[in-house]
Amino acid sequence: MARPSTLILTPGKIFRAALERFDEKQEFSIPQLAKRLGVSPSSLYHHVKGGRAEIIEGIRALISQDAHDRGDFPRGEGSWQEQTRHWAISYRHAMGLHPMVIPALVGESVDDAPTLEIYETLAQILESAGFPKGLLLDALSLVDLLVLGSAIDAASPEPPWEPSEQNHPALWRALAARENSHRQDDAFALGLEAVIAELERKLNAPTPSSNS
Amino acid sequence: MARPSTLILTPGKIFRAALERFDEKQEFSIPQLAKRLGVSPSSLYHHVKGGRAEIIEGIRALISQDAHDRGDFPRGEGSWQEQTRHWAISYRHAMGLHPMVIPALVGESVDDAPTLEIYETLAQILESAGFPKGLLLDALSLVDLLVLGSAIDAASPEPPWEPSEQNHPALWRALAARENSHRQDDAFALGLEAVIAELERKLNAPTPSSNS
DNA sequence: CTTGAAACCGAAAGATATTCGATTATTTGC
DNA sequence: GCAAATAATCGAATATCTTTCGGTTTCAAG
Repeated sequence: MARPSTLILTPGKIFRAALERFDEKQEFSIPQLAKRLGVSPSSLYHHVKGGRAEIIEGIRALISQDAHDRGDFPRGEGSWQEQTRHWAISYRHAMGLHPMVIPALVGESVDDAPTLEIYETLAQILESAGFPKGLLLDALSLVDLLVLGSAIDAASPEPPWEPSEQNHPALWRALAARENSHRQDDAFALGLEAVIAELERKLNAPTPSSNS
Repeated sequence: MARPSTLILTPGKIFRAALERFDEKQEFSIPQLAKRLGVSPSSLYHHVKGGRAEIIEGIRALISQDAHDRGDFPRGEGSWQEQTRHWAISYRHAMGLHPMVIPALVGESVDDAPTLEIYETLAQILESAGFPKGLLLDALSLVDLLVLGSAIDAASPEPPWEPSEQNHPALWRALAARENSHRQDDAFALGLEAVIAELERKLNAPTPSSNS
């Protein structure tokens, strides 16, 4: 086959299929993606010149775009605390829809527009709240870190630790007391309240001097 | 060559070399590990039957073991707040010594003894502090999540976002105000205080009822 | 109608993880 | 001290994967 009459591929279709494959098979390779699209592996490189890396990047953008389309991240009307809480919950939810993708995203810097838009929203929330220059990026990083950490927690097997009763009794008891429950969600919720309360404290502190 | 007179490989040497290769080249493959060890790739499978996955697991154990050998995680004498703080700082430090390994560890459950020992220590600290059954695992998960999130943050390129000044002005300002500084460390420190303060609050709350 | 660009394919190069049988060195048991 | 089992290495082979390149056909523009 050569150039077909009705074209098959677009970058969007490739990213979407890659995301679906990740969700279903929890892994991702070019040949298997090509098979799903009914296409030869080499064809993908005509639409996605950056190869595998660009596809991963595209998946991240797609997840962020889907969150926007779903109506998440509306620059709301409440207090900065409520907005920040809503932001964190929305972002974590968006990641949680595709848990197996998260390990592939780790360690790559963000420069796709939809995801940057999400962080821009948080930056605006915190800026409007009056966070001083020296604190703003720390606060943003902290909220981000919380979401990423809990998203990775959610992408891990449950439970993430496999202690033996004899060698690690305290850890074993902690797990036994809480089986089949919402450990991941509750830890995130706890962390979110912790972070917001601490930011509140810093914002209202008499000396919000930047550290370092 | 067949069986040599002086043996070359042990699991320990393999794990150590794998960790060193990760630190230096920021990536890891069996053939390149074999080359570093002066050995054929297939030889590794006689000592590490689980292949690549077991090597990764071994690296995690090695990082935890090194932390122990360094004298971190001494079940200290201070308040649970001080001990928890110390624990988190030690664990993050241990991970921070090998940032490029972290993405490879993500999403795998922990069942090597040295790492479980580290979590056992935290479980004991929180148990001694009097955290009720329903809260203990949440608290432990939260501290873990904070460390993991900030370790991944530290393993990411700096800065982790690449906004443009026109399209993402607030994010851009936040980054510009804080260039060449200790963003990662400060965000972690902030988060650690946030978490400890929140745990303190929960522990002293009149109704520490377990949720769900 | 000619020319050129675009979209697909197949083949091939170079890497990867893993398995297996063959070879040789040590160790164990008698 | 010798035979048999075990152990550690290798090379070859399989089945992947990512990526590049040249060839072929379709469409569009002049």
